[in-house]
Amino acid sequence: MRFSTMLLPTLKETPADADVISQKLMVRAGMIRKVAAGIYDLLPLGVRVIRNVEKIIREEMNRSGAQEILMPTVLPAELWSESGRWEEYGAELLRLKDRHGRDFCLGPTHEEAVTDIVRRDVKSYKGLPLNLYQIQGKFRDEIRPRFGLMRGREFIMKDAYSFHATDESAEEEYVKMRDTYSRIFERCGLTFRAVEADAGNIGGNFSHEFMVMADTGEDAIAVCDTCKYAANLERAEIRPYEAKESGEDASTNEVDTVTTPGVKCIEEVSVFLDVSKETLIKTLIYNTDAGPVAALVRGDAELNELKLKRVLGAEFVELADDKTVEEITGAPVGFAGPVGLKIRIVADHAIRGMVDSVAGANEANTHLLNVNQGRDFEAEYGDLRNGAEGDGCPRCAGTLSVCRGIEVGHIFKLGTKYSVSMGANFLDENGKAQPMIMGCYGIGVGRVAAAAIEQNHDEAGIVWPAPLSPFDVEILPIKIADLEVRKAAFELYTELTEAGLDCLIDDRKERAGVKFKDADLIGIPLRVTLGDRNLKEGNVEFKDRGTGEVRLVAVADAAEEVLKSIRGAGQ
RNA sequence: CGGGGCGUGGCGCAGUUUGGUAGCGCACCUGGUUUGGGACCAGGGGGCCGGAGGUUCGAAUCCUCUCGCCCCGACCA
Repeated sequence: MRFSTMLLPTLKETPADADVISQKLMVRAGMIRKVAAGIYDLLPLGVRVIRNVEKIIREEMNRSGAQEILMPTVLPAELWSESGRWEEYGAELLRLKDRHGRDFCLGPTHEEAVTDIVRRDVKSYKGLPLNLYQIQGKFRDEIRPRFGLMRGREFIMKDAYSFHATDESAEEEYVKMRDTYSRIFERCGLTFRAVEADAGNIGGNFSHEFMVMADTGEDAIAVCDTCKYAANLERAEIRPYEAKESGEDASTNEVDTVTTPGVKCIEEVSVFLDVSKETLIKTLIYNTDAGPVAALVRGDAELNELKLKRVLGAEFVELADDKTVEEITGAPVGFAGPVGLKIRIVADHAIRGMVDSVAGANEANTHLLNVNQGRDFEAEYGDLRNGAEGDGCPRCAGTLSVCRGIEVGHIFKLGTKYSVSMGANFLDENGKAQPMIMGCYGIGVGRVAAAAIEQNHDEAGIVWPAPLSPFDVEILPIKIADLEVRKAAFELYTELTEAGLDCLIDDRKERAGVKFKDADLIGIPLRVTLGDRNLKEGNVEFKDRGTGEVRLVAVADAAEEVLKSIRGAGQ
């Protein structure tokens, strides 16, 4: 491809509305252009990268026996009503009507659509297992699209769905997909980690998220330093606090009240009473579908609402408003404490180990000292708090550390939710009708590209992992007007192209500096520079975009050297 | 949806407080000088100032209403 004829509009300046590196660089490198919030054009360079990701996904999915299909983006409401999601899905589902007033939606995911395919054409256990996938545009009317391709409303996703006669078969497929995903992300040249995710109502160890490690990632991940445990922080289990022997550390101090005028939050209390946050009990009043609840965590910890839900077995929890807090505790917000509360109290494991702690007195401007669980209040215990650096691993004696990641893939066992509601049954060996057991496996294609940039860039621009790079090599003739230079450059270009490489040749009539800057920005791993000086000596210059390493190669050997370095890179 | 901010040539911004009919840098076009890390000079094209309504002799600027976009919180690949 010739740079001069390609739609490759690079920008010197960063667009004002971009807020993550990958988005800035994609816009600057002329890969994408924003059309509306969360909606992007993919320009030629961007498409090349996306196609590379798709190619790897296809190859690995096919290798694992999955079959590619393509379902519609516009789906009829009836399908969604069958599964109940027409009502459940909410505003994220973009609904529309056709000219006859019939209801449709833009598919945000395709469980209903595939289930419909399979229930019509698969009637016997002999047709199972089956894994169908597609790579297709999806639309989710996100509340707040941001970060370019990382969280768009329209995005390209590879979604696969598997159907099974037995649990064992579904679980086998799950494991197979986990391996397939690992191969895919490895081939993309990404540093990633499969982490445990919430398995929801299915239960068991059958939901993993694939996280690309990057400081700018939206998700926090807890990783054990000794075993293989890794989980999304918001769902990470924490090793429960070791229960104290009864009598050990028992307090002999009586509960005491102290006046704390206007001192409300943990920070203020800690300063006012000159005690560490670890000796404070944080009491949060929640409204839940099972009535009001007091949730206790240590002063230095954060309550995790997902965990609270799980411990309570609740569907819905919401921090109570000021009025409710006052009604329940009899004091303004900021002075709640567990002593004397008449509502259900749940506490984080850490509370159990606290002695002579400080808590609100349920009375304005007052706190209690020397509060002890068991003696002064009773609570149910569970894992309630957000994990943090240094917490104990739930699986071994190791310690958890926290890092950030970008979720690029998610796999989980679906069970029979859709097969039951939509009647996707098969006949087993005994001629008995059974609902199929399903699994579901997604990869955000654009997100993979964005994650690759987040992970591989420098001050000057993108540094593509070779497998994703829009071109294999960039040929950069410095003085295109110089006949010798031009001739040598195009000869190399032709030779490499004929050898099957994707080459970009910067044949623009620009000065060297401009071309160099653009080359760095675009990030093709190998650059071959041809200048009149080196050429006089019979040389061209190879530059590695990642390491910055430069070496001279004889013109005559250039093509062969390029092929060697690219094919030798293990691609 | 709640809170904060912004809409002015393709991109980045100034001008708005104190109304007088639009400017800078980059990009683009022409010519010339340059030519190994975003050159310089000269000339040029391009904007009904997000939209609608209002106030006024006169509105980018003041008022009202709208639409869009961005940032901070609850969802997801």
